[in-house]
Amino acid sequence: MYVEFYCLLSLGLLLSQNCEFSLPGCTDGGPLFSSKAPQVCGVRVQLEMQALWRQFDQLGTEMIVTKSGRRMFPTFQVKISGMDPSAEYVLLMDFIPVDDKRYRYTFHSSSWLVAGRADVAAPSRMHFHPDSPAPGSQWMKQTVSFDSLKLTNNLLDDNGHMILNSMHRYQPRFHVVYVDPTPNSHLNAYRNFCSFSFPETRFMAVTAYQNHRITQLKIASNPFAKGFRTSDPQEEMKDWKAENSMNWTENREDADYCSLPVSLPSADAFGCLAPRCPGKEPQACGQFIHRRVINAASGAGR
Amino acid sequence: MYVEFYCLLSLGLLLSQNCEFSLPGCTDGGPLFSSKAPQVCGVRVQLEMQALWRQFDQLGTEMIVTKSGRRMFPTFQVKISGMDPSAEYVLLMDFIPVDDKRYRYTFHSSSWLVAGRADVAAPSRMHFHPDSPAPGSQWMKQTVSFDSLKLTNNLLDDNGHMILNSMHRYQPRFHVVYVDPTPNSHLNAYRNFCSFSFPETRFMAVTAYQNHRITQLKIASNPFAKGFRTSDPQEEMKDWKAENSMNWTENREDADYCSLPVSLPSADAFGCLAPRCPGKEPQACGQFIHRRVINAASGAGR
DNA sequence: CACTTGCCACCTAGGTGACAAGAT
DNA sequence: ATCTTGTCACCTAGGTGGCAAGTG
Repeated sequence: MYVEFYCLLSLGLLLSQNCEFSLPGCTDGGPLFSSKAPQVCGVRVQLEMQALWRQFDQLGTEMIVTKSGRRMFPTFQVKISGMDPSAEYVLLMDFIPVDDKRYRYTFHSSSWLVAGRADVAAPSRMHFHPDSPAPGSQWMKQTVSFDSLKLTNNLLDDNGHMILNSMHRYQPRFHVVYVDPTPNSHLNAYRNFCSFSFPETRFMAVTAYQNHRITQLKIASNPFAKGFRTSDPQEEMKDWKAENSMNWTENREDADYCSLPVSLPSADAFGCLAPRCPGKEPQACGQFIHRRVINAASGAGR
Repeated sequence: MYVEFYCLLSLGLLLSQNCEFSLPGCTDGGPLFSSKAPQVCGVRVQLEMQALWRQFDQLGTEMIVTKSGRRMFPTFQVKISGMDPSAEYVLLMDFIPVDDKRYRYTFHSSSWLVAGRADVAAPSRMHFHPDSPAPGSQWMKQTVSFDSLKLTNNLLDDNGHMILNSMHRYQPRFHVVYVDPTPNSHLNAYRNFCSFSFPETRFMAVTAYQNHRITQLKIASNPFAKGFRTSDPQEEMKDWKAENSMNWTENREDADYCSLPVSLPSADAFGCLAPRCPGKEPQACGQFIHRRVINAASGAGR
C-alpha cells in the first residue's frame, strides 16, 4: 500500500537518535502524560511473542542485514488497547542506536566486545505500518504485525527498508500517532503521539550470525528455517516451544498484563526522553515530514 | 488492509444489477459527462493484458468459483490516467449478470445453451481495491491490479469474496470514486464517480471447466498451471504468447489507446445505464454504504 | 583476520487443473 | 445426467541459514 502523509507528523515528532537508551520513561498516568491528547494518553501496547523475544535477548539477539533486505525474526508484533475506536491513527517503527559503539564478536570467549566508536550513522528512516492510517477499532481488533519490515546495510537502499550499520546495536521503537483532523493541528503535534520501547527487542545488526546459540534458536523457532532442524529430543522441545509460543506467551502475558513493571513498555514520549539525554539535543525530523511511504512488501516494481 | 468507508459512496452509487449489458455507454466528452466532477470526468482507463482477455473471450471465458474463493485468470488489471494527482480516490469492482439466464454446456456441440431463467441473484458485493483510498498520483503511477479479488459460489461467504452463481454469465465492472472532502458531498455524490466495463472481460462462472480449449489456454498462460503444460511446439507458442503478453499487449494498446473505439471501455456511469434498462429500476445500494471491507488476501484470521 | 556477498538446498505459503467421489 | 466438492501433485514466490568465495 502506498500512503502519503502530509503534515501528519509535524513539529512534535522529534527523534531522539543516538541517545543512550533508558527506561522506563514516563509511567502511565504519571504527571508527564497530562499533556497528551486523550486519543493517545490511554493507549496500551503489549508485545507479542514476548517469551521468545526474551529467550533471544538472554543470548544477545542478532538480526541479519542484507543488501536486498532481511525480515526480522522474531517479528515485531503488538496488541494495542486504549485507543479511541473511531479516531484515525498512524502506526510506525524506527530503530535507534543503543550506544555510539561498534562491536566485534570473539568466538573463543563467545562474547561481544567494544571495537571502537560507532560508524557514521545510517540514514534514519521510519517504517509506517502499511495499514496506516486506520481507525483505532481496526488496530485493536487483532495483533498488529510488522512482518513486512526489512533490515538492510545498503546505505543507498531505495526500497524503503530500514538502514542499519552492521556490528552496531539497536533498539526498535514503536510509535502511535493520532491523526488530528483539526486545523493547525501541527501546532500541538507533540500531544498527538506516544512511543513505546521494549528492552527485550534490542538486537545486534550482523551480516552473518556470530553466536552459534542464536543461530540454533533461530533455526528452532523460525518456520522458514525448518530445513536446518535436526530431530534431537532437545531440539524438538525447542520446536514445541516455538510452535506453541503464541499461546504460551499469551498465558504468561494475560497474568502479567499491566501488573508487573517488566512487562510494561517504557512509554517514552520524545518529549520525555529528551531530558534524559543531557548534552544531546533531540533532532527535529524536519518542520514537516513530507514522506511518501513505500511498503517494502510491495516492492518498487509493483 | 482494513478500511472503513463511511458515507463515501452514498446516494449516488446506484447499482444497475440485472440489466442487459450494453455498450458503449456515454462516450468521453459527450454531453452526459458534463455533470461529472472535474476529478473524474477526465479519467481514462486502459485494460491490461487485453490481447489475452480477447483470446479467452473468443473461446468463451470461464472462471472457476469455489467455496473458499478462487482468483480470476486473467487478472483484472488497468492503467489509469487523467486523475487529479492530489485528489483522493477509491477504486472498486463489482460483477453484474449479463442476462437473467442460466446456462449449460453441451460437450458434443462444444457450446453453451440456455438452460432456463437465472437462479435467485447472489448477494451483491463490491470489492474495494486494498490500496484505497489513495491519491490519484499513486493510482496512475503503475498498473492497478485486482489480484486479491476472489470468486466464490458460497452464498454465506464471510471472507469478503465476490459471490457468483455458477453457470451464470457476468460482466466485471470497475469504478473510480473521488473522495469529496467537502461537507454534504453526498448530495451530489453521483458526480463523483465514473464506471468502466470492458466487454472482453465477460465470463461464465463455473465450478469446473466445461470448454476444453479454455482449460488449455489457462494452462498455457497461467504461470501457476505450469505443472500441466506439455511441450508441443504449438503449446510452446502459447507459452511464449502468454509470457510475453505484457509487452505484446502494451505495444498494441499504445497504438490503440484512445483512438480505436474497440479499445475504449464503455464508460457507463450508473446514471447513464439506467435509461437503458426500461422496466428495471436501478437499485439504490443503501442510503449510505457503511461497509467494512476485508481484503481477501489478508484473510479473516489476520 | 574480520567481515561481507552471492549462491544454494530446503523450507513455508498458497495458486493451478486433474480426478474421483459425492450430491441432486 | 449434470453439477459440485475435496484431495492431490505440481507449480510460483519468497523466507531460511550454510558455505565458499570475495574484500580490505
